[in-house]
Amino acid sequence: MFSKFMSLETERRDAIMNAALREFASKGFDEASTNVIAKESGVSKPLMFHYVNNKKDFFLFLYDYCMEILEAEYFSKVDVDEKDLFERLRQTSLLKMQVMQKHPWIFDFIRVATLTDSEAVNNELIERRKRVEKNSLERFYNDIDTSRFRDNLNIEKAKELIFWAVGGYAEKILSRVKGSEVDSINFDDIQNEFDGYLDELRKVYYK
Amino acid sequence: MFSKFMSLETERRDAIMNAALREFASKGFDEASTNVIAKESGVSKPLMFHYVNNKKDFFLFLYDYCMEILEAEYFSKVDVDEKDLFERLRQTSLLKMQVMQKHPWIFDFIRVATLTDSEAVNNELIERRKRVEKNSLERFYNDIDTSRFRDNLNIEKAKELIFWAVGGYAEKILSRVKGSEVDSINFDDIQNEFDGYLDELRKVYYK
DNA sequence: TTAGTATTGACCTAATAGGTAAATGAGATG
DNA sequence: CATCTCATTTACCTATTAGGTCAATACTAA
Repeated sequence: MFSKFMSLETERRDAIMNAALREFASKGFDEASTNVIAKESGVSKPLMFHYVNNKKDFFLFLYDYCMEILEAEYFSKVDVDEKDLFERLRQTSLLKMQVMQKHPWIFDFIRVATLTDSEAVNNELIERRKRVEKNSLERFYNDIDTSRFRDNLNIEKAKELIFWAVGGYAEKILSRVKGSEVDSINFDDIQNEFDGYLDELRKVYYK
Repeated sequence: MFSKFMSLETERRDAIMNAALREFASKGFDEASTNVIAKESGVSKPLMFHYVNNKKDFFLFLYDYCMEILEAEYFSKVDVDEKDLFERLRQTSLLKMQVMQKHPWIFDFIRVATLTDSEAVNNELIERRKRVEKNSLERFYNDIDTSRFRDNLNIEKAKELIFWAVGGYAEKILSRVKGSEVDSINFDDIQNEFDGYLDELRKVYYK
């Protein structure tokens, strides 16, 4: 169905897809405008529709595309043999940053698509959502070695608090990064800074 | 300017204001629809405009109204003599919950208004924003007694991590609460649960 | 009955939505 | 050079929504 689109030259295809991911990710399906997508990708609207059929199909295509990338570049790369929580967090965060460097809107898009209640796409998303659940982040943090945690801690609560803390840092980074050019971001610095926070967490949660 | 509106019977005025706060809070100034506001408050659009003059003035009026409430029911009630971080967090969170029970959309509205970049209202918001900064949350957490923190911690990082963790819990509660009726929420349970998390934090961050 | 206010149905213009018909442009092939 | 094909755009379609108002109606108090 999207063969025409896929055989388009990479540069233009990426321009269209990125513009679309961004628009959908920031406004959701209903509020996203195909006019904006076309304009942002530097392509006329009729040409865009020549390739993508219609708004809904395009959205679903993007969903599948993102899931494929996430599977290939994120989920499948998590080292499930690493049992230390903080090492695992370090690893998944690093991985996530790498993916976001190449595909800045993937995570936002998937989140929006997962949470949307737009009637237009909800039915088509139901079955697909199950795949996400199966790959859900939670799943990656079940078989964690908690023996090094301080005694007398409520492990479940501790894990939640750690996730929230790490999530808070991630959001801080995102808001710092957003707006600035991708190239101007020093990911090594961020990783170092993040390691600093992980060290603090280790200090307090581990014996 | 809004004297007509303010002398309206309370019930109807509140209906209009709440509908507006909700619409603005969830969509921002530009995307919010006066049609929706009127419909949600059960009042015809011409009548609404009879009271509120126009969209922009209404928005700014709501901003001032929210800031007054926040000042009266939140900022001014923080006990700045409480120097223990976790007690302070407990207190501000409790306070916040109380305000949100009466005015569910205030915090969201102020946040959206503060972060908006809508040209239509940005100029008028510039001076007002300074007042927020003066009352900024950060300001409430500067004079905190950190002597009980574990040795060898980076205090600033620790404080950040604690805020993020608490913020994460707050978000979890919000998403649980949203959608359900205000009356059906047991705020005592939430407070107890929150205390549980605070205890865990105390255990790990305090000697 | 009337004066005055509360309230609304119907309407205005401008913008935007998703989407397309048909014309144009440009390369490749004969 | 002529033609065929595919990429691309101009101009347009209909439907909806935006913010906002006019003029008529309903209601209340005197």
